[in-house]
Amino acid sequence: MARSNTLVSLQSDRCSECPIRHRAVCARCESDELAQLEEIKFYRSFAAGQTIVWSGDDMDFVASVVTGIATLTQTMEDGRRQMVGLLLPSDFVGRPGRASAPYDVTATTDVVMCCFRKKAFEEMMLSAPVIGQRLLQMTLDELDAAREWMLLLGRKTAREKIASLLAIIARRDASLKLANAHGSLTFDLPLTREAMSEYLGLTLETVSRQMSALRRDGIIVTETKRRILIPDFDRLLEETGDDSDGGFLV
Amino acid sequence: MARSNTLVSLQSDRCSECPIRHRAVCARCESDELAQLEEIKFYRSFAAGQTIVWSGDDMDFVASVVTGIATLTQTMEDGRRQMVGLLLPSDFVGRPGRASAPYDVTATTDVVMCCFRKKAFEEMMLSAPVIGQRLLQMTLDELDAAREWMLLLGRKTAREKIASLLAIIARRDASLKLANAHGSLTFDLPLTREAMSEYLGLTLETVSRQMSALRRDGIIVTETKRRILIPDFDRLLEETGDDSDGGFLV
DNA sequence: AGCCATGGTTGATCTACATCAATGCAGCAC
DNA sequence: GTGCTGCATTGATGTAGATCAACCATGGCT
Repeated sequence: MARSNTLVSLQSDRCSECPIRHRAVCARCESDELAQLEEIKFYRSFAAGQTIVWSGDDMDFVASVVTGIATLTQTMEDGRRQMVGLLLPSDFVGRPGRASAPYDVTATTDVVMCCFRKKAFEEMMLSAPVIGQRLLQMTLDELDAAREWMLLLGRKTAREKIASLLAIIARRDASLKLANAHGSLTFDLPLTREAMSEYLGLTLETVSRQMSALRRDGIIVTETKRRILIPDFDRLLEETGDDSDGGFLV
Repeated sequence: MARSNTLVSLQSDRCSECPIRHRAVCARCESDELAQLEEIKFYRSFAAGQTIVWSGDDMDFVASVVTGIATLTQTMEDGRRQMVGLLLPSDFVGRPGRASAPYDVTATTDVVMCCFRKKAFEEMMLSAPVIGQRLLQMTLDELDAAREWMLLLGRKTAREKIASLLAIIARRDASLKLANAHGSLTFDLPLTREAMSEYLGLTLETVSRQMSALRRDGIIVTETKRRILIPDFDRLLEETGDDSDGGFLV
């Protein structure tokens, strides 16, 4: 969730030494106050394609993604769908103080989540204010990401949208692997063309066409349909429409 | 910021008895712990059109809108602009723990804000956890609003976008006046066509055309260009594309 | 009053993306 | 091997909204 211009600073607020990965909910990473969280956590697994929570359902837990990819999606009555959240490992989902989720939470790949019963988590927040403080920071980061996403949806061209999404995923992926984002890098695209289109507010055909166009122009190389090589990350960034210093991280 | 299905519940988490209007930062409204906030607050006024903070500048205060309308806007290098926040009276702006704003904050009308030096506010958050808790709720509400906005930007038609924006403003306006939102109501549109287009990810021409179309279809009546009468709020809601139970509040 | 500035409307035309439709291609069951 | 089934690509055509451009309305100023 961290907004940052370098991979290093992104990395710095994640914990890679434990399954939960995020310091806000990881007892091994931070103060003793968080040790109590360790005692009430539990893990849940979901198969690819499985819906974790339906829009409107009660969500009686909060959770952190350990492995895999999940999405938050809103659906209109006539079936139009817009993704509004992309959860990668270490991302948090759930809202203390709110009963039901206003959108579907779906596992895009096989997913393992580290969960806490909401009630227990809320009590913990009261007794250990550091958890709430950390959660506020994470929520503010997510709000920044959502606003960057709004710029993408409202004003970017299809090509810019695709380039932006690839840059986001490449960056997140690279940060987990501590790779160097300047220069070439390779990653697995964890989304189908359809999921990409729901992220970007496009149709899947347009996504496919623009992917082909970026391939023709040498911005990306598709080792397989899902495995992408970026020969020159800076060239990709030029296609995003963002000013050079940044872009966002979901 | 509150997400709710009725005007009453929206109203319930605002305070209309004091200039700050929002209980999170209003000493007269809630626990004694907040009384200390009263001592460090100060007011600032901005003229219509004035930029309150430039993107990238240091923002050394947090604030609550008392009267008037302000906007958060992101700008791309080539000048494309997308509004990412609309601040109506009682809305909060600023981020404890973050130095600079990533977007322009602009006064759309004359604005009065109730401000707190960021440093002092942060110290207060540490000593009075209730402030942080309240802020977390507000931020989560804003995140919900941002996600609803993403659906609008990514998937709604121009007509649906306009209807949605009018419904949002009408609802917010009605909630301040305790009016009945079912039936007819009148309000002042606090945005120019251009500002509306920046909110909706459209051009101002398209905004103008769709406003005319809604007028032709009897969904709205324009008493003047800026004063709107909604003869039947439910009919307007049908045009938004949202399912009947809601819509969002910025 | 006349003039100008600002914001708003409307028309003609263009184009990026959506839509409809066919084809490709990998993995898997049999 | 054959024939699925689920993604992905590519082509032909349609259209919502952008763009370019003219004109209108209101209000403030001299």
